[in-house]
Amino acid sequence: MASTAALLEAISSPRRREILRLVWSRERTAGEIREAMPDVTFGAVSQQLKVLAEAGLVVVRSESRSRIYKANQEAFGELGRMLERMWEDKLWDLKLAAELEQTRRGPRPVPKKTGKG
Amino acid sequence: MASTAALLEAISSPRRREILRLVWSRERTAGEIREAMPDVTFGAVSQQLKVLAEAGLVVVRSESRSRIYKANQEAFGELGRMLERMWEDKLWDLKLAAELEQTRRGPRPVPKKTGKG
DNA sequence: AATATAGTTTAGTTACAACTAAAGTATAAG
DNA sequence: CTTATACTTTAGTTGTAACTAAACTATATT
Repeated sequence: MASTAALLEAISSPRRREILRLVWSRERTAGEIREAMPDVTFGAVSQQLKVLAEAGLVVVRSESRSRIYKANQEAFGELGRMLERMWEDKLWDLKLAAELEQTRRGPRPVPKKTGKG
Repeated sequence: MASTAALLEAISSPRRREILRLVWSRERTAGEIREAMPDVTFGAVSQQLKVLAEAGLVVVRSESRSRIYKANQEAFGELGRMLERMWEDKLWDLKLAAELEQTRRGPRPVPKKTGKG
């Protein structure tokens, strides 16, 4: 198990918690994870995945061109159950969205043009 | 109990965890808390106490010129027990010191002159 | 009223996390 | 070998948390 402090640091970020939820009970490719958060670039997602991987909170494997991520539930100890309960909350999505908005850093992504040209 | 997310945010800071440990099982004045962390100014401590108080994680009362703080243990739910276990760790002090060094912001305090002038 | 003590608040500084854009890497397929 | 897909990494930007120094508030003491 990771040190409690390292764990607390890693899960203090709403963005990383969002990723953790996605890969908590099943594997997902980096691309699938990115699709679930269209407000950030692929690079941003990849960087947070790296943080989580280096903290030992997710495991990765390669398959063909894909990188497949999965939470390392055992690393979370009891905090895992806390997070699960948090995610069961019906208002979770709303709360997360508010947090992401509040803790956002760096420039906003340039909106992609959708046709019209 | 505070929202899990607010809780996670509050305890993600090593400095705030240090404060919480001090006021976890007994009351302490702001001055006593400050004495326990001579590497920062009184203002810095006061500001973090305010953050914790606004998150509902500590309670304050005034007595004479002192402001007396105490952790609101009930607000922590199961996380409280996690923190307690972390603090029981014999290496806790060392680990915390390393974290404080790593997450430090702002200018360093100007060392007080000790005589010699 | 003046001074001391105990703390809070405000204004300004700094380091860094979280981002973007673009370049780079790896695998697959024509 | 070239092009496409699926990422990761690097270089640069921005917002803000954590600080300092100093001004301020409140209570107690002389």
